Amino acid sequence: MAFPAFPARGAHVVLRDSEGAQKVFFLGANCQDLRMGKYPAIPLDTVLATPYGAILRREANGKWQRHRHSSGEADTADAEVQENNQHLAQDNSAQSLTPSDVRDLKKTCSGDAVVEALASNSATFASKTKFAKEKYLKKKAQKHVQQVTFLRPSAMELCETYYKASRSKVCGLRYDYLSSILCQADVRSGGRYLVLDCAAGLVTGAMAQQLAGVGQVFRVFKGGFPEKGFFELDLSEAEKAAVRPIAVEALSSHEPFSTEWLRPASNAEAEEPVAAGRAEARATRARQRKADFESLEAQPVHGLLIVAGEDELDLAMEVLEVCLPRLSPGGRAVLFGQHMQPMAALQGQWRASGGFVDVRLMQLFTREFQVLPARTHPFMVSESQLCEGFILCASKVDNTAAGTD
Amino acid sequence: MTSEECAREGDFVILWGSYTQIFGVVLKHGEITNNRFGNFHHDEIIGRSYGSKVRSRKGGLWLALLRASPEFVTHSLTHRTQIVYHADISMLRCLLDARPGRVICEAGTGSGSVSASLGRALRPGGRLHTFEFHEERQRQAQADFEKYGLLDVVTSRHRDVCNNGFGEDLRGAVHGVFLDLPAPWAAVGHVSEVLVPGGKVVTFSPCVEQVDKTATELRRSGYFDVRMLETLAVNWGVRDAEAKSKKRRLGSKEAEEKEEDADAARRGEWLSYQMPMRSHTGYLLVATRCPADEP
RNA sequence: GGUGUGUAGCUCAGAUGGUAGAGCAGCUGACUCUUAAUCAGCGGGUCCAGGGUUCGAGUCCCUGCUCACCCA
Repeated sequence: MAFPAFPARGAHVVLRDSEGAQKVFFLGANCQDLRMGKYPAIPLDTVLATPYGAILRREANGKWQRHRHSSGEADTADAEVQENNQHLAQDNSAQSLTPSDVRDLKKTCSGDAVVEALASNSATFASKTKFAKEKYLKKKAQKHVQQVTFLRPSAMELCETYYKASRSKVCGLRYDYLSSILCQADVRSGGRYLVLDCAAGLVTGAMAQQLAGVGQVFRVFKGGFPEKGFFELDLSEAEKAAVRPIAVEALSSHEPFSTEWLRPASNAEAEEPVAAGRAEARATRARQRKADFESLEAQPVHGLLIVAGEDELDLAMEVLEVCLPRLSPGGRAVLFGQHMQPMAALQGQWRASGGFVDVRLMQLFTREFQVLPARTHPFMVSESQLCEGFILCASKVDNTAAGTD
Repeated sequence: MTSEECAREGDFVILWGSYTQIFGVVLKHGEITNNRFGNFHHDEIIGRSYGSKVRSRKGGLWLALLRASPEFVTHSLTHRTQIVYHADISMLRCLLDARPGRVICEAGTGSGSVSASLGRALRPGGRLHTFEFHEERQRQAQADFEKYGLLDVVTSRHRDVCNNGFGEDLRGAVHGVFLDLPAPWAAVGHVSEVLVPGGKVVTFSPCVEQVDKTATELRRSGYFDVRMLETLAVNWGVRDAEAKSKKRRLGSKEAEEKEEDADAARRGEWLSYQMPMRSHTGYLLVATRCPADEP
């Protein structure tokens, strides 16, 4: 399967800077060069010649050049530390370079050289412990070395990128939750699903990847829907084609074909050729919508996924109401939300109704660790969200007399 | 696995009774599944649609007839080893970017909890090569994969990957590797033989020391973005606030009326409580293979 | 032949995610209706026995005993 080594024209690439910030870039026809934060622009031809996984570093000559990943050899030496920092002065007097010295150095030297200069002009560096030296160099490098790492636009990288940049745009959906939702809903190739995706289109896109063009994802929407994640995953045409939008109004109406979204295009206005072309496009679109809607209504779906943020609670409830009847018995219902109470109420109602089994309300407690010899521990983040959000999932069962024989 | 609406003879299906009572059975005319919910004749299950409640012949208890999703497989399988559960499985599927078309290696197979999930995620077009160094366990796992109907995507082999690698035929042809081994660091060299540049390796270990050692080995062997993660599932139960409390003390009619008023005020309310949880499973370590033009 | 069950001195523990929770009995106290009743409180737990295994995390397995159920 496609596992390109290099980013290509028309594709996306995720860049991560030395401080860990991430940004997604589209290498479209109009794309000239990439601007990452306050770094100087990276020329497009350099980008296209850099494989995924590689590092580009801005060198003293002002050019962006490949830089090898450090082998970590320094970390592998005997981890015993005898010395300590008992006698280090803690009065801000250790560094002899002034801020303007550092600024000047940065103009003419590589980031590495700046870090080296800072270390050698530090009165305390030489007497620091081995671990403290490593940490010092790492921190200075984060600040002064200008480098970007090339990452593939996978569902995980995109989710982390969006989550770091603006959590609310993906309604607080972390990658572990995203993955868990897909697993809980048993999203698989060949399945048919209904989804409300308020998380930048990432859930829909990730579902399309799992379907690989076989099966259907009906994307329920009201008004419009975000497609960022859907596009930035670089899906194939076949993968994209499995996703069909469905207006919620068509699902909630007793006369769906009279709703705005499904109303057949009127062919009254075909005066000029331009308008005629537009009318034709409109008619095609109307036919497609009708076909999609009929395809959905032909048989119930295997899974219903609702990912909604705090502002979309009403929409989530509306979608749930119109979509649950379209979920096949034996199918999975999975909801993600940021508040516990509405989810707990649903959980209680579902359990009491007899129409569901395996009703579970779940959170994921996930944390990342620093992993270094003799220094492995959870990252200390003062404002972390170790288990933000709730997943409610269940299997629908037939509670009628026919279903219970 | 089955995608039709009705269970047919030969299907591997789930009979769901509760969170801890999940039975995976291959339906066969004339057979009976016995458990604490009663005696379930397959003749009466075959032909029923998924999502039905099937009743035992006597006693009136029911089980829900469900499709064998990987999550249910995990909860229904026979433990020959300790197994990996949903939170870690979904996480590692994400870390490995497991999806149709991808080729992934797993060692060891263990009880097949991860294999069943990965296998399903790679279909169609992909393949899971899973290796187990314990001969009897490999044989049983193979039989399970046949039972689950996964043989079109899962190749199971008896092999010690730490000593003998993943095999010549997989050289440079694998997009991701999952290691669930006591000494994952010992397999890193062989992983490098099969993993494409940019491919990911994920290990699962219960101890920090194992992770430390493996991380060091990975960094030394041309891997970057070495990350260590821990994920735990926190489950919540719910109770009707209106339901009568067992601990109530009814001293007088007055007190009773008071309690009833309190009940009325809580009508329609739900109280959440935390369910017992696994406090530790293991640490996941993930790393990415450096580009081809780096050592 | 197959399946399930087994924890307090005794007996149990939820019709679908409530097995460190109880009831009885016992003990202490209050009270009055005193061969005792009622009320309040207290003490009491490590899971049938043995074996084997999982990664350095069991929702693990086997054998025996017990009782219950299903099949013939």
